[in-house]
Amino acid sequence: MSKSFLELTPVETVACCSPLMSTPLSAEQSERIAPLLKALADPVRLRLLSLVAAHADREACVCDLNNAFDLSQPTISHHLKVLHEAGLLDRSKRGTWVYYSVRTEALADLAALIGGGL
Amino acid sequence: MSKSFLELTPVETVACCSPLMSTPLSAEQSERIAPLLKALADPVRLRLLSLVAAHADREACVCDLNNAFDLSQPTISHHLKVLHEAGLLDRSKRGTWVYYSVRTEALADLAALIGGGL
DNA sequence: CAAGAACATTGATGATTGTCGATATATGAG
DNA sequence: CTCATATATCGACAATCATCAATGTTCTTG
Repeated sequence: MSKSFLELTPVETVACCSPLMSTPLSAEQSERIAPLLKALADPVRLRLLSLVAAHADREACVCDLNNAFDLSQPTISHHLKVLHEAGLLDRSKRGTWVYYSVRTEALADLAALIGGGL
Repeated sequence: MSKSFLELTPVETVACCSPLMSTPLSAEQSERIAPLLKALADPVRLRLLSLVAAHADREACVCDLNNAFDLSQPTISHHLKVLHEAGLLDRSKRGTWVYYSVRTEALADLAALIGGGL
């Protein structure tokens, strides 16, 4: 049984939408998809994502990511949280360390939404 | 002769970047690409874009777009300006009317950036 | 248990943003 | 020239956001 529309996460909404260029989005669809793009629409988060993606197994420890920026540790932690809550990064704790990994299907769906139907 | 990096528009930057998942973005690349995503990362603008894309010839008159939203005319005008300045919409004036059209290559490049390298 | 390391949470602050009403500009009609 | 219509700009305000310092939490190690 499929979930009702109101229960869909942004990522699920993206996955089920036809591409931007085929059919106009409903107001509700737009409201659900925008947060996903918003999560990506920050220079720090964009680079965080690409840094994680570039690591082996597309997963990286926070300790590595902190050093790549001239920003405080809480700030990086905040941005990672945003990416995680948007469904773009997965989180797994191993000992004292926390590893974030890229949810590739989410990115693929987003790309299909934007670029599909051209 | 190619432009120096500093002169590139966000759209040009996107067009020349390898996908997110292949090579980590530099801080400068991220700073240039983020505004493009930011332009897209609003429910109203996302739907505006899809409405324009859904019209014949992928172009629409502002007068049509205004009615699709429960927002004031200046607000729609503002959002269209943001999309235009980001390079996602083209603008052409015909008589009293203004038509916006989708810059498909910009969207294609953006999709390639996000979804490429999977 | 104590100390330190890795990461998250909280609270505050300045900057950015979405929205509106009022107003300006430009075009076409009479 | 005058009036109406289509769109843009301006100025203001409330809400959201990125950032930081301080603090909390959870491990691991001695």
